[in-house]
Amino acid sequence: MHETPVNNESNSSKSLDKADVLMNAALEVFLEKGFHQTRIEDIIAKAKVGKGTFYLYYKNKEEVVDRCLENFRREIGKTLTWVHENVNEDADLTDVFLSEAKMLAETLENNQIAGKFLFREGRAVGPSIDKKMSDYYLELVDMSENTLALAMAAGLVKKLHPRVSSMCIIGGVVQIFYHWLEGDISSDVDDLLRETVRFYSSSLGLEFERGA
Amino acid sequence: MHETPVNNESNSSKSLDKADVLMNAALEVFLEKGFHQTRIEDIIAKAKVGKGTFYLYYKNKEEVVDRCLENFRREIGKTLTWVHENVNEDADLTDVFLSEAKMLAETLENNQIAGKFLFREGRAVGPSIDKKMSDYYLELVDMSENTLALAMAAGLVKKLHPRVSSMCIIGGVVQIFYHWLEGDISSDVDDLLRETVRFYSSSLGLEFERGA
Amino acid sequence: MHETPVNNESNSSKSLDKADVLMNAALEVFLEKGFHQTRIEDIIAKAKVGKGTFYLYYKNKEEVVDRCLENFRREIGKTLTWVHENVNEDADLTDVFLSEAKMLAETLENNQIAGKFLFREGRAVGPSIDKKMSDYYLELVDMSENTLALAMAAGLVKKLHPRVSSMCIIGGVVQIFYHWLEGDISSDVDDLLRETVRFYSSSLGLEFERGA
Amino acid sequence: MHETPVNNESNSSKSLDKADVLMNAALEVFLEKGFHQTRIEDIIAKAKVGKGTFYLYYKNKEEVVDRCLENFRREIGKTLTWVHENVNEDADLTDVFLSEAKMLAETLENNQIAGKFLFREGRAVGPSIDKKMSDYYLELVDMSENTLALAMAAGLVKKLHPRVSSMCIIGGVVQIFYHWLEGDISSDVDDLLRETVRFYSSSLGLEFERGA
DNA sequence: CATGAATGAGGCTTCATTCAT
DNA sequence: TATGAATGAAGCCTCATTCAT
Repeated sequence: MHETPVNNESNSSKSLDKADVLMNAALEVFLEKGFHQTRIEDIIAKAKVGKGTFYLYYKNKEEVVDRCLENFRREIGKTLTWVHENVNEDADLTDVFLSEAKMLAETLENNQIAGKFLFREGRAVGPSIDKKMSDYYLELVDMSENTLALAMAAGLVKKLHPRVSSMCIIGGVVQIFYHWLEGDISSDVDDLLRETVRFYSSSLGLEFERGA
Repeated sequence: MHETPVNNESNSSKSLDKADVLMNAALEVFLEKGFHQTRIEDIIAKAKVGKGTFYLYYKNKEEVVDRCLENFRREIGKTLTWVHENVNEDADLTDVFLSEAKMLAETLENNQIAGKFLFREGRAVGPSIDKKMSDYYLELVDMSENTLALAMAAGLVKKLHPRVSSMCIIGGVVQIFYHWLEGDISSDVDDLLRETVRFYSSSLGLEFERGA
Repeated sequence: MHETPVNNESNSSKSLDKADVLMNAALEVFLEKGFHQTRIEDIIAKAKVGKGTFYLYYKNKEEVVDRCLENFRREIGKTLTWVHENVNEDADLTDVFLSEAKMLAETLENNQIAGKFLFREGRAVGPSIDKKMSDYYLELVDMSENTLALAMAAGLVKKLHPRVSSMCIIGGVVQIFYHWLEGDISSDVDDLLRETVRFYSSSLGLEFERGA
Repeated sequence: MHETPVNNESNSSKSLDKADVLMNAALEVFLEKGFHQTRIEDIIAKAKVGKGTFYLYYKNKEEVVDRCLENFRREIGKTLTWVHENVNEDADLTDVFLSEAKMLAETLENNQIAGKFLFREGRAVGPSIDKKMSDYYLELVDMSENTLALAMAAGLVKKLHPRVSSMCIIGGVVQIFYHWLEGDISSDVDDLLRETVRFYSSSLGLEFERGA
């Protein structure tokens, strides 16, 4: 469809930084056994490095999650930015939602492990991560609320309570994405996204069917 | 509004079972410090019993959560049952949703601590609780899906994908309730519920405004 | 053959003292799980009494063993005394040994559980029981030594080192009895005893075959 | 007398394996306080290592005994093998017994602590060690029985019941050695062994006196 | 006498973290 | 940098013992 946002970060073409190797190993184990059931030893075993090496790159397990959360936010952020910058001013809103959903799904698919882990356990890692997750969630709600408020003011969508609507939408979408990642949803991803967008288009009084 | 469902179980109003005393103490500490950061000693200190006493009633911390989850499901179940049994056959659907929401809010308020804790950390307690939580969530989605499918077939609500719609609704409602419990939402609870119901009524093509 | 020594002790014809009920229950569990692996709770469960009741009769597990050891010594003592008192002055020594062996076997059979337990674990119960067991063992060796020394002096048996001979005999006989109780020996008990006596008769230069 | 069997195993004379250091420390404490009265902390204190270090080498106290028992069997085995390989075909049987006894006494003296501990408490450590001890004992009896049966068939020793004789001999010898290790026997070890062999030579109809 | 709920000292075991190589 | 043997603080859990009924 479009050129996707590029990841220019891990520059040296060859291999991941050892910090990344450790992070990925850690996330895999976190998913398998749960964060609190994971011992440093499990991580270094999966990463195939010595025990001391872990401490060369991270102070403790939480720091790994911290880095992972930052990565995740950055990736999602890049996607959202890209969508906003490339959205056609006079495109149908439903189409915009649909492409946004597709881009997000793609990004999530590329960050599956981090995504699953953060959704599942992020809140329970510890107070500092909990705070960051909460803040991030409310940040997303705020963004959505602002957009909705503008759209309502412009008469582009039905007038509803912008904050409540945002929470309903973000809450629902997050759950949809989560259960999709978890494999709890059998339908094809394109169907899933289309039906999800149709649901919220209906909520907002957009005549989705026109385009179908 | 109506007579609320009665709890005839813990008979004599006076003395909680010591298992309950321990559970409540445990939940309070879980909320304060997080499940995995809580030591048995924290629990027995809050419950004002000796260390061995804890093990007279529970095998470990997880078992407390298990009991708590069962309690929670039972309470929510009682509420949902009551609503279904007391719903007026020809009542406006929007009104039904609103009363259901109010009843649930009341039940949640009565089980605040358990609710907050389960939402926050349930998935991270351990694999067995994780499984139960997942199953419970999907059970709720199933229930909702069945109801929606019937309503759609009867032409009472707009035709959408019933499962996706259910997940959007349950996901959003759960988030709304969670953030309300967490105190992240400033609005008055009645407003909140009304606006939430208005959002989903709109999704389903119900003319909420009539009743407003 | 002869009237056996009578147990006039547990007088009241009806039932065991509760201390005995507890001791027997304890010994059974000791045999099943080992002394140190046995908890007071196992004992009172087998004895079908309340937890506090145990402490009405015994200060701790060791005291049960102590009582058991005293019982055992008394029973063996009664048997040895009876043999000595009823031995025919001019009987063949081999015959004397054989009837002594038979009486002891009978007594051991009547005190199987105590016997097995004491042989197996007596030494490991604790220092005080260990001491008593050791002393008892050496007491038996002394008795045997005295008898042998007399018999050697009287020319009734071959001249050997009386103490070493006693230790060889007591050591071997104890092992024979132990493995018989444990069921490690398949032969008929009469054969076993006869062969055992034949072995030691041979050691002492008694012509066992005459009587066979 | 002869070159003794060499221990080529723990190669460089200097540093015991830390597992051995721990085992020796453990055995010393076991002897002092008894196996079940010994806490891990006693062992690591004697071994002068940190608490965690113990668990680097053993899963628990029982595993130490297991290793010790294997060692012990190996040492005794090496001695028996050496005796069998170096026995002079036409040597007097009594002489063979005497040298065997001396070799065993030497081996036991080199493994005093393990020997005392295993004799005293081996059976009471736990079911798995109990089984191994029992099996080992019966293995020794079997070996002795086979040898005796051959000797009886060849007319080298008096015809007696081979199994019963073996049990008498092994049982007695074990006791003799045990009480010697325990210091319960005052006589000089050479006297002790000579008298013991004289006793069993007499049992088997060997004219020990010839050689004396 | 008999009971069993409650207790807390005691010992086990894990695992994050250090540090000498 | 990288390693992994060694450590000991921390928390779990058991179980002997008490005591109010």
